[in-house]
Amino acid sequence: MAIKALRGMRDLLPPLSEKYRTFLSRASQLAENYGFGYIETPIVEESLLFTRSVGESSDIVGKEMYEFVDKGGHRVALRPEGTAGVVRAFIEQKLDRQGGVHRFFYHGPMFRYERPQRGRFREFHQFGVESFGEKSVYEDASIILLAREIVESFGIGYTLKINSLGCPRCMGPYRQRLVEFLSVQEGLCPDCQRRRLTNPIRVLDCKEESCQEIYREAPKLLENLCDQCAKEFRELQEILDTEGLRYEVDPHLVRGLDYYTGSAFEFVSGDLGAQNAIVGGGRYDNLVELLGGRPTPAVGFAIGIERILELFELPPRERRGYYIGTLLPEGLRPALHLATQIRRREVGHLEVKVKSLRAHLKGADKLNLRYAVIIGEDELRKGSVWIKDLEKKEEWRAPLEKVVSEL
RNA sequence: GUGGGUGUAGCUCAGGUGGUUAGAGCACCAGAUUGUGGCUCUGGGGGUCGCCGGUUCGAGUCCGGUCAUCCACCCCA
Repeated sequence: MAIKALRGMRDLLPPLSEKYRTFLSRASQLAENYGFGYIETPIVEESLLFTRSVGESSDIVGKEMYEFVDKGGHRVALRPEGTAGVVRAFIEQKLDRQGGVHRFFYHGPMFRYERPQRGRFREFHQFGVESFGEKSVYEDASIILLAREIVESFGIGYTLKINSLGCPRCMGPYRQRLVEFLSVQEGLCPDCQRRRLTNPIRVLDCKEESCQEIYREAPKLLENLCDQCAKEFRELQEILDTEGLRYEVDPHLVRGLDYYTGSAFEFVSGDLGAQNAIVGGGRYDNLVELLGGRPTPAVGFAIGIERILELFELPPRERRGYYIGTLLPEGLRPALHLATQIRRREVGHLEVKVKSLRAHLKGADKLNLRYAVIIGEDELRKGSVWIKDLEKKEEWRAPLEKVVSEL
């Protein structure tokens, strides 16, 4: 039995790899326009980093981490998400003490040991941004606008959902009230009975009709925000309004990771099946402190690259480059020499099999190359080549040395 | 972790009720009067029928197991 890639892990090769790189370069460019600098952090980190930041209770840490003990006896894990590592680096580089605003973008593989399905893999890739040190809700808005810019630049349709998760001042008491409410309810579905203990906020998201019936009476987070949080959430909406960004306030939008506070948002697509989130993000003002840094407000998002790649097509590639071939064995040396020179500046496909002109043209056409440069008997004798523009259907002859100089 | 669907050529798939050398389309390679591409035509290469076991004179086809994959739940990017 041949060795295959592990379950939920895929190879990336053309033509998909081309799409992948196109996405990355455009997203990176936009992030740079917004003042973000590229950061790379290790794929493997101490397990503790993720259990602390993502949260013990989350599925990601509870059962989805690729975790092992390395040869030095350290408990390490493949990163299940990108934020924790960036925050760790931010603190380790003492940027929290330096003050000011620091903005980073990153991309790379993430790992979660889950059952694969459409849009969900064990190794997947994210493009993310993180902004540190800016408390203003205008930063939240800027980040949402950056995500919008990226998504729209590929012509992708989406729905933006936003919510506020409040701050410790309002979330703590709210959670308390919700737990009290839940503790006296009868007839919750098994899932909700479990969530009631592990992650009470999540019950509001339950798809069971009977549960939703019950939750109609439950205390609402948005009605329990403190004045500050309520004001900021209102302001965020006003900013999005002025920027012409349509959104839905979704009180059930609860980001899955424990570290979120304040505004939360998600871009979802209707064309992806069950895993429909393409961008997820929000504010996490407590995380830096939680991981041992100076208290620093922060906000960011992550884009699921595999998911977003499903939602757009690249325009067809235009014809370009040179095909170099020969009709007789003696032509191979000059053909190789010519190809080598062309390749310094342009795409040059050298066909090393001697074949008929017809076959060469077929090959050049199939490879979507613009010019066929052929060395036949006459050309070999005269030190020239025969060139055909496959697009304009024009053909001519040129001295060997002039081909390159006229590129 | 739970449920359902699917595993036959590189890809998409045909192969009633078991029965000779397992097929098609696409892709690939070669050719269609001598040095002219996309269309068309002809030919060619390529298959442990996922794997293991069972039933049977005989299994791609029936049964069991196993693995893989897809979709959904859960959760999330």
